[in-house]
Amino acid sequence: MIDTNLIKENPKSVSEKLALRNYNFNIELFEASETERKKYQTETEDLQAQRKALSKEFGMLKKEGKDDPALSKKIDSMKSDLDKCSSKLSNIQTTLKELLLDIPNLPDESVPTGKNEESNVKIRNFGEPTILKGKDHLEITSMIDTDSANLLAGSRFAVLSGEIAKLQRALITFMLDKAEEHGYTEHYLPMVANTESLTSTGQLPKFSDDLFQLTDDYYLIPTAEVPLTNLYRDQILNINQFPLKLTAHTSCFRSEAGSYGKDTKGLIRQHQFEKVELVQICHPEKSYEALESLTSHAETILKELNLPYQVVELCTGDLGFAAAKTYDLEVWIPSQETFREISSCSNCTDFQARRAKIRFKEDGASKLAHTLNGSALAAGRALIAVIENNFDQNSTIKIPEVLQDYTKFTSIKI
RNA sequence: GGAGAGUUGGCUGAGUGGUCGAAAGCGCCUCCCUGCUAAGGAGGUAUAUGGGUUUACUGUAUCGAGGGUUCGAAUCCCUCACUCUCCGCCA
Repeated sequence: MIDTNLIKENPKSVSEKLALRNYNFNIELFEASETERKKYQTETEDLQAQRKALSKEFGMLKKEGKDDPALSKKIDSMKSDLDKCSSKLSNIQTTLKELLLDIPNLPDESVPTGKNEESNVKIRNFGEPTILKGKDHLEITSMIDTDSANLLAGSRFAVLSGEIAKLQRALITFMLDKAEEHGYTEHYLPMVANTESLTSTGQLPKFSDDLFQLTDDYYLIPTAEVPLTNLYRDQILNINQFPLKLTAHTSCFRSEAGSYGKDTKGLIRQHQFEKVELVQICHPEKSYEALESLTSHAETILKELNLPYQVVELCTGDLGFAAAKTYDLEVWIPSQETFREISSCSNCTDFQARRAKIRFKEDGASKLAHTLNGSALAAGRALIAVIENNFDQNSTIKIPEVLQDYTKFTSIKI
């Protein structure tokens, strides 16, 4: 949620910023609702104050064994006024809340403007793609089996076996160890989240179609960002704890509604995939610094795996709902001869913190913290990248050195 | 799955219809005293949101959540969630 004071103080600038990310903000509707809200809230509170006073009076008289019919009458009419007023108030509050929950975060000043991903800006790159027109991971190994997964569950799932399954496990463990080196505390988390958690991080109510829902209040998590950030929901944190640095490996579940026909082959786009996530919760003045460091933490992993990648800054039109600024890491996929997203590192500023009520105390006042998150990395895509970039186009996948301690083998013979 | 007990401020915990945003203790902050330390004394210390000369001050809401009874609910009733104990089952 964005700060309503910003809207009140400078609605024009807010709506312009939102327009940059293709969000059409209805100022008139907001302002009308807000005026209504204020009117009914003041009125309701006045009536509540009246009720308090009259009830007290009534009680005093009763104690003395007296009755005052005029007073009773007054109370009756006050009550019906109050009922009307407060139900109007709660209606308008609901409308306002819906309005506010629908608005994405404001892009940071530094974010390049643009309508869509074509305006994203390449910041830097690492390594040189050595393999062009390489075989794709399904052609390389039968230890990635989508047919069996289709039998078990359906499309967009995979069964990994043997050395490939081990390689993925090695990748995950390696990533977690790297995160720990960078000061992140490892967590094991529920992979189910409730409505409140998902609302706090911004997946709900707007993007319910992207989630797998189990029952009314249970959803499979689309990313560990949800449980990690929600660990501190409704809390006032000690400023000395900052920055909080958290990591976890979880399975992630996405319905991929609306991506029919996109990336249907292979592991690129799955309903279920493994990911190591980094989350930071920090002081508002430190969050952009933190974004740079978090991004570099994710990059370290690609570097050590010796995978060619590029860092891209998303333009305003391509930003995720909760993000004020985002860097995507894109890894070279030889079979597609293109860079594909393997990590997305975002500063969500106070957007999630406001929804989740993650606060800290400074100078006696309670303030909202800033939250950041980034993948380090998506293991399924990392697996593809390792396989395809290290395949000799004949019979052998070489295991990157840093993984060999984890895999206990140095190559995979096909 | 069965039976029972709970859920109150940063923590412990009192409060069974009004004077309760809530005793007391702990913790924390400020000050005083004591030449260090320990001990002692005085005061302060929830959150959200509104009004205001944006300072002082002040309205309202919040005692797990939602509904109900009542002039009035932390307190009574109903529903739900969660926690704990015992039994059963189980990786």
